[in-house]
Amino acid sequence: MATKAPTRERILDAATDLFGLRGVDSVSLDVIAAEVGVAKQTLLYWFPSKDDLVQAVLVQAALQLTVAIEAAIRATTDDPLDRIEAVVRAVFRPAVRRPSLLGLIREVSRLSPAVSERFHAELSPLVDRAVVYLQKEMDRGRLRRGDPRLLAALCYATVTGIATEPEVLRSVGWSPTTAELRRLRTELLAFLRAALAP
Amino acid sequence: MATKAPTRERILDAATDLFGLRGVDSVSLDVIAAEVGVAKQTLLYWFPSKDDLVQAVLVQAALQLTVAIEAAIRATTDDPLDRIEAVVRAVFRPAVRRPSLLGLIREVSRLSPAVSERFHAELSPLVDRAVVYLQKEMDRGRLRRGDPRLLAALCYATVTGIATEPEVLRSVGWSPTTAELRRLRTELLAFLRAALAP
DNA sequence: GACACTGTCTACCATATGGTAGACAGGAGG
DNA sequence: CCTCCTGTCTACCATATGGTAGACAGTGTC
Repeated sequence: MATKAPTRERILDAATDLFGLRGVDSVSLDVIAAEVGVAKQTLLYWFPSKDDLVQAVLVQAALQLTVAIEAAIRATTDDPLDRIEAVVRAVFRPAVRRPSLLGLIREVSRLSPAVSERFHAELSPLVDRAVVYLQKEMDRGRLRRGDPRLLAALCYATVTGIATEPEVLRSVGWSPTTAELRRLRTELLAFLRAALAP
Repeated sequence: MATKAPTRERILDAATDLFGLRGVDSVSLDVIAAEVGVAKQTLLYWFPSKDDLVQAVLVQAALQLTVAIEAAIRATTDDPLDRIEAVVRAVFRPAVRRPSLLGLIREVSRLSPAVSERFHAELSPLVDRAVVYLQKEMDRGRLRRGDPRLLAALCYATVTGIATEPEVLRSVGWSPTTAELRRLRTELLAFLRAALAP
């Protein structure tokens, strides 16, 4: 018998997609339960409240991103532009396959301080390392000079913005075909390279 | 119709801020009414349904942005990088004063097709002009070559992303003081210039 | 003075939502 | 066989929400 994923994980998966796509407040527990094919009380058995579920979803998403990024970093050469490209590629694929992942992060700013605090704690080591890295490469003259914190934020804003706003792309006549996706990735990488090159 | 009544505009203003900041679904008519200091029924008198209110808010926001951008364009020199800088400055100020404005646009992707269609219709002339302009300047060698549609989308993503995600900036230790704001704007402009220069 | 119109309000209502209480099936262990 | 534990379910409940019905005051018009 095809062993179904454990209930808890199926709930987390469905919740990730729904929260990321439609927003936390727009998705009811009933909808998630229906999606998973389970009663609402089963959700509340695994996650005592909606807030708990949201928090778990965020932590898992942060973890997935962290893992993907770390792997990409380890797999590339020393050159900072190549390395940044590798990270973007690593994030771009899951982000496009599952727009919910990055969309979820955008939700953080609207959640309770407790939840967003937890999320920050999860991601801050990654961010700190990135900032230190950018600073070092600027000092070595391999990146355009600037405030490394803000440069990191700008890169993030560009990638997340483009990956989570299908409406904007639709506005400029873009459609999510495979060819167009490749095109978009190419343009995104060229954009970032130009923005960061010394 | 009845555009004189301050009530209607006060409702639109409050709704813009609340929708943009917390998201359309997270803001109830009761909350908006309380913010305006009026009964919920008064809202429903001016806007027959929540959807109507949302639509009116979006149209107004699109109009405000359009006006600000057109003015900025008319006021600058011929050089494309200067012109883009002028547009960004024009958008940056209101966006930072009222994060709701751009935040609202991010909401569009989650709304009913009817509403988002209307919004696109409102903005598409502006977008089309921008794309044509970018193409022309690329042909003249004054901008880095690339797909003008995607380049426009990327610029938009960068600006909107950075203006609407205080959480991300907080992650890198940024705080919304006046000095930091100026710093951010400076970095944003340098980033875009580098990304777009030929 | 009677009438109609405008803008606001109070009083409700149907539904959806997050959450509680507790029953029930199926193992594990004694 | 009995008991405990785990995971799932059915049955509810209190509250919040979008929306309806209609009263009421103010103002201009005949």
